[in-house]
Amino acid sequence: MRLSKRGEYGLRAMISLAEAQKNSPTGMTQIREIAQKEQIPAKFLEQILLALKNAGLVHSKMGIGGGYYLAKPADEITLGQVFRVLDGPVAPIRCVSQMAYEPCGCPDEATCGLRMVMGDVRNAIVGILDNTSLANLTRRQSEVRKSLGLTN
Amino acid sequence: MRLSKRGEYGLRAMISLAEAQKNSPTGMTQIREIAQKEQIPAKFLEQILLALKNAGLVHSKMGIGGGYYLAKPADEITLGQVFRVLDGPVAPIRCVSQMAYEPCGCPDEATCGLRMVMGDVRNAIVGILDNTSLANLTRRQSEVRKSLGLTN
DNA sequence: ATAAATCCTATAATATTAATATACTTTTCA
DNA sequence: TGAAAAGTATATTAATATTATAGGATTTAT
Repeated sequence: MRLSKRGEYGLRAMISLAEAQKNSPTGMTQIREIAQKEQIPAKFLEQILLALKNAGLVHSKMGIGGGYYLAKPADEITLGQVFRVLDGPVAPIRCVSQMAYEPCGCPDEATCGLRMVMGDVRNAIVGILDNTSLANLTRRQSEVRKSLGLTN
Repeated sequence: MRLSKRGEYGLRAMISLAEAQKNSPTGMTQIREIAQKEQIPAKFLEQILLALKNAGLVHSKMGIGGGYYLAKPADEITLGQVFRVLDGPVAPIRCVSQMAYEPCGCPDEATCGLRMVMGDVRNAIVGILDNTSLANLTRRQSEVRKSLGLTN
């Protein structure tokens, strides 16, 4: 049940872009900045952002003064969307995946206990990831910072 | 967020042993039987059951007439226990793991949004896996079979 | 004693992950 | 107009994890 580095880096980068969006109109940020701030290998992050761009979650601008920015307001991008682009289906086992269903080997899916529980697990995860937007998350971060008396 | 084959096979085998426990006092079953019934490579299953045995979840008897059986009643073994033996920590990221905590690279864990959500995900998964016993599962299977009018 | 079963370790084959490398294209601004 | 800044795109490598197979050692009932 693990989030890959690819997924982790991508989510951190998206959160970072969401924070940037609060401060400037588009929130355009360069790979290098994010890589440095989040301690991510720049070349690896490059691939990740490219994938997110091809999935339509971020836009980019080339050349001097360019960079990446969210394709939509932060409250319209969910963690589930980002996760799926980078780490694939959320379901712990294919036979309960909505996105990428495949039969498993069990004699009868309808009566398979393992499938029932894994379906519950899938629903629980999806319920969180698809109902948490980047905006929800940055707000939550701010609240905790505030409650801890931090200034930034 | 994936269940490995190892984990899948192990869980299926444990469910199978739980069913067997309903029919005979110990429910002793041979690797070969389970492998055949569940379509699992026998030699792979052997390793898996050995791991479960070393973790104290099943007992075994060597020699003719031997086999495996649950170390405890099916309602005292949770899916979470089995999962952790075979697939390791449940947490999607180490920094929210109770079993195997490790710091991630973020500047401040207390205010890290990613960590907060992944903590929620972890709790949701743990809530299911640690509160579902093998007995819960076999009962649920039976109920569905009954409601479908199946005899076995 | 022997056949049937688990025990135990090694290793092969494959797949995935993480990262790096290289070359190219587009844009901007001096 | 051309050099530098930035993203685009793909290939390659290195490390690790997964899945599975092989083969002998040990135990036990008959």
